[in-house]
Amino acid sequence: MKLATWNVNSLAVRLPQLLDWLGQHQTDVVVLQETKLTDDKFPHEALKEAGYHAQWFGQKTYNGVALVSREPATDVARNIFGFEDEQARVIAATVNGVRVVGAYFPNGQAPDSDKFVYKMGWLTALRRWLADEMAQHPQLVLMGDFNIAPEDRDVYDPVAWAGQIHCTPEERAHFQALIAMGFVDAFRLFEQPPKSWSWWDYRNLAFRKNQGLRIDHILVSQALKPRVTACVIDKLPRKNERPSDHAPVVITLD
DNA sequence: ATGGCAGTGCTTCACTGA
Repeated sequence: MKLATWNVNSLAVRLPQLLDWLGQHQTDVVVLQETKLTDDKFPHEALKEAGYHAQWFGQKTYNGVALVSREPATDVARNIFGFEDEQARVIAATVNGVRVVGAYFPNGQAPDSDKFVYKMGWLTALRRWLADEMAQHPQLVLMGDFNIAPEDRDVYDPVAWAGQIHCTPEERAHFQALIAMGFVDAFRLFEQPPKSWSWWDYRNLAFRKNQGLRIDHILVSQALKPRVTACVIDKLPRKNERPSDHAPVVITLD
């Protein structure tokens, strides 16, 4: 079983690339972030023609998430239970017996901003909710755009980024708190090329110079960990014409 | 220190992203 997460930065623009990518791989589940579509505009027909079911949760202009799967998804949940949120950031469902949580974590903008305060509150609420989800569904995978670079080795220039958004001690503490509750960073279960990133700035020829961050992650529960056989970042879509600034991260389960 | 690139939606520039 293959699952993936991809921040597409507008599904309206990236739909052809998504369909191409789904056609090239045997991906069973893909969670999308930054669809930037209201629910009435979600391209479920095109995905259906490609052989995929979809669940979606969007809004105008910003955010928006979706869960695309070969097999039907059940017990669909939107956003964090018990956390009032105007922003569409989370979609969860059960597929083939695996509880899948797809999330677009808040960016945070700057450590001294209101958006950072929102990010901290969102992260606390997420963890509280995930503890319940994990108790109910031991086979749980949390994947998405975390907007957190967990360690200095996940940053192309850790000195320049020290204390900056995605790299603050507060954000990294939240990531470690997820690890402390039993989640495992699937990417680090395997030997990986140094300077592995999932996002590269559109500016400054960052992709060509491989200047990026690893901020898109796949975390698996303890019960799921023995089933993980691979986890990779697929850089190829970042080489497309008009690419997303993020690359997909893919996990393979037995 | 700044902006650089991209997407959206109307304010055809401002906002957000990371």
